[in-house]
Amino acid sequence: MLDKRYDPKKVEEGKYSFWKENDYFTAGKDKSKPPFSMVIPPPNVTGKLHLGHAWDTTVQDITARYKRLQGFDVLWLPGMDHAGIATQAKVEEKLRKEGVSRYDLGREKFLEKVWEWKDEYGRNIHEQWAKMGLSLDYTRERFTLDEGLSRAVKVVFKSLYDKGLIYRGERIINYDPVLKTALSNIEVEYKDIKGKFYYFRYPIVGSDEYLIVATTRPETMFGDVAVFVNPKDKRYKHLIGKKVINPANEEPLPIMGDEYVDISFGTGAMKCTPAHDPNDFALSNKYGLERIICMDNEAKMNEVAGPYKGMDRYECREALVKKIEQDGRLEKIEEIVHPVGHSERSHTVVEPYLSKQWFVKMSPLAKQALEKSTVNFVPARFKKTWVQWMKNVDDWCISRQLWWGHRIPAYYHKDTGEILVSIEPVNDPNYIQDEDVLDTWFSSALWPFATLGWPEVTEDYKRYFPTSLLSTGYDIIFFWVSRMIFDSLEFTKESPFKDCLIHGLIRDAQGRKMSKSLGNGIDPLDVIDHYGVDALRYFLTTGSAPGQDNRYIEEKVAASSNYLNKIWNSARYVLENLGEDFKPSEINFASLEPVEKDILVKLNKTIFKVSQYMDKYEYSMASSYLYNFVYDDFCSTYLEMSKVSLQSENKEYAQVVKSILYYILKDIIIMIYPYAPFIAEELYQATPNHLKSIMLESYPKAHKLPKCDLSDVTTLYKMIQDIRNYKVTNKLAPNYKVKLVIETKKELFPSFKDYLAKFSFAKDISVCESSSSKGIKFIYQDIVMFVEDDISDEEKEAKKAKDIAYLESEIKRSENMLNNPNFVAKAPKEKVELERAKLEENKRRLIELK
RNA sequence: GGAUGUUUAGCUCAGCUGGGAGAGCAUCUGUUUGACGUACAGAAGGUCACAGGUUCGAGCCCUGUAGCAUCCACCA
Repeated sequence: MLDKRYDPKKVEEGKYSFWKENDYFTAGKDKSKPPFSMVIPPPNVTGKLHLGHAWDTTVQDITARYKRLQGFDVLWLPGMDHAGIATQAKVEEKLRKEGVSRYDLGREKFLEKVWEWKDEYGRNIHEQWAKMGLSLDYTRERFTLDEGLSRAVKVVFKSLYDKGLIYRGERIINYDPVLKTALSNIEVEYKDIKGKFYYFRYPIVGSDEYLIVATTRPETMFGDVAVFVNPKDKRYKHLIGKKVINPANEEPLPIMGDEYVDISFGTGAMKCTPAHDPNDFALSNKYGLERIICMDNEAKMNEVAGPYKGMDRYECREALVKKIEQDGRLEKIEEIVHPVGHSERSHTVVEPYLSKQWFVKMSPLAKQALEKSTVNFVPARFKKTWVQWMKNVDDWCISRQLWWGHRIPAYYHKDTGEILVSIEPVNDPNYIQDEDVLDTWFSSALWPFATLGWPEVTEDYKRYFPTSLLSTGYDIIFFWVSRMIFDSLEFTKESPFKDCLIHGLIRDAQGRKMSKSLGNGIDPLDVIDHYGVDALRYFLTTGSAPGQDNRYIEEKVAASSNYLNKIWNSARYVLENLGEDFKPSEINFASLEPVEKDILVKLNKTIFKVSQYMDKYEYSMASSYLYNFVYDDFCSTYLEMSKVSLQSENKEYAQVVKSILYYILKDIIIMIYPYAPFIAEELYQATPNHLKSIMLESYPKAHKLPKCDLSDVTTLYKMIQDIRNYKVTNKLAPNYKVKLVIETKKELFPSFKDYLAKFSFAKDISVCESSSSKGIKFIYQDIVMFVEDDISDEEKEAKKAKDIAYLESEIKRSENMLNNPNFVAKAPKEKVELERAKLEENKRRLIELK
């Protein structure tokens, strides 16, 4: 027998290993089933999983578990990402605390340390997956640095290189001086920062005048090669061709004209620093200007900065401004707020920096992706986000000055510098391999096909690729989704997944992003500890609309837990009543009493709706239909009704009711199972006639049921509610014994009176065609009920007046609609008929009431 | 500057193809029924941001306005 209380800890214990040991997560065991495949977005091996992961993976697990019960051969492939920058940074930080740098260790030793880290954190992630109950096929687990993926990366690199889609070039890149590596454009976050706008006087050569030039980054002045003005600018037009003196180093700079300069911004005169600014770099290309780098790879000033050599960029800025001020060339300093690029990883200010890097040429790949992608985004609007980005994408900087990652398979000839790109290691001592590794996303972009064996055409690849669904948050559409799409189209000629389900981000109760600096992060394990994983899963995947963000609100997790407790207890009631040797019998729908028919019709409708939304991945909508059925139709209504029939004299019918309870309970358990697999398995195994695991069950199907008139059941429920309501508003005790007189010409179904008696606490119920009762009158379809009690006449009058007012307003509403010829002519016939029927009914009621 | 979302009960949010506004929590009454007090029975609470339009009919569709949020691009 089940415990009186639902105890998540007890319920969850041992279930995951039970499933795993029985191999229920392993795909491909029955190839007669249609395949359904997903790959997990591989989490970084850097650390713990947060609520965002919990959300994302629960969505996938719900899908996997639902599809299995629907008869699919489900593959959900797990794996992790080496996360180059993030992991290396963490390991370096750890070493720094021990007083060691990666250079002390050397490349090989350092990588050993990182692998140790990977093993440790990989174990953590496995534990968390198990806690979350994810039905992952561990026999197919992959890692972005494993042999197969490494080979795939090299094959892709070489192929793109051979096609001219990968090139090495000198460009302005975003440089992270803390992590000492280049970044791609999307790894830079722009934040509005308070800064200073320095206005300096540049003496004009051969004149006593100044040209005032403003900058936010004075330290880059050592890399200046010109000052630009707009040729249309009347103030400065005459100066083009002359020279000014750079106040930083007294070097003469030509004044040049270009329409790029915004006349209205700053002073209209702009310094040009090609090696430290992408726009200036473009100008230098146009005019063949020199590119002077004035910083080293830690953003310290180099020899170009003369006396400032060795200073940090900000130190230099301060010193230089002071010097220029002393020289009398500081015009003014303006406080401004301007966007400044920060490294997504180290959060330091990114330095635009000229250097030689590897790039993926994006336009041909983007064009192909836009033309050929068949990915169906859910919700559809995210396709626009993707298209927009894809249309404007820059070339992708893929080289990183790190050690942890896929080393670039390019080799340079010692003497000639000739580049050799090779999948196999080059043993010729004349060639030296590139020191850099590839951007992490370069390998994750291959995830859906490389994990299935590509470039080999394996059995798995044939069976499971393209994958059926990819689920992820909208924040990584650019980083990952778009790159999987263009790489997949380039290398497999197919889109990597049929559907791409995009969900929002999890936020704190105030709607803020969860972050370390705010300290508002919630550890999923803490939540699980309090409420159980099923409640967490239910909370995460319900109550929010597709693609919207979701706030973490503890009360909602508690509410989810209460709901599961409700299911638990309804199961307890049903199971207690079934008894020891219960065997479900076939249900003959036609022979059932109306109350039983009614609940089966409602169940059927619920199954239909729930499946319909499950199929669309709308787990929130699906759950709300189930919730309403469980609470209102099943627990609050039918369970209560069943108490009458189970205790009645009619033992034969009581058996039928038991079977019905059994079937409904089973369907509820199976429908809640994808959301809350632990409690579902526990309850399932407590039901009679069960299989070894709920994972072997099939999902309930909606049936075609014969049409039947259940209006008397509806009336019965309304009567009960009206009587209860009436007692409360008249301050009668809930168990106050009323006397009921029912007028009807219909024959009520046999147990009608029994049900009514039980729930109204009536001491007497009489049924007749007409009566002279003075009780309070309630009018239903074809039935009138009088409630007799000791209430004063005034109160009765008040109730009557209220009812009349309501009916009159309803009649007026209907009449307005029906008197509108347009409504009658244009609205659907059923709608008009319905309205007409309501009007007639209400008119009749009004007459009876008066 | 461009794009996307959002504005519904005190709070957090649902609301499917347009057909009498819903949930959870909070509030107020009252508890009795051999599943459940993590509960039950009830109640109260809404000009669906605003202004137009389409329609017989708009929370939902269209146009505009305002607030909030996010993303992209950016000015030295």
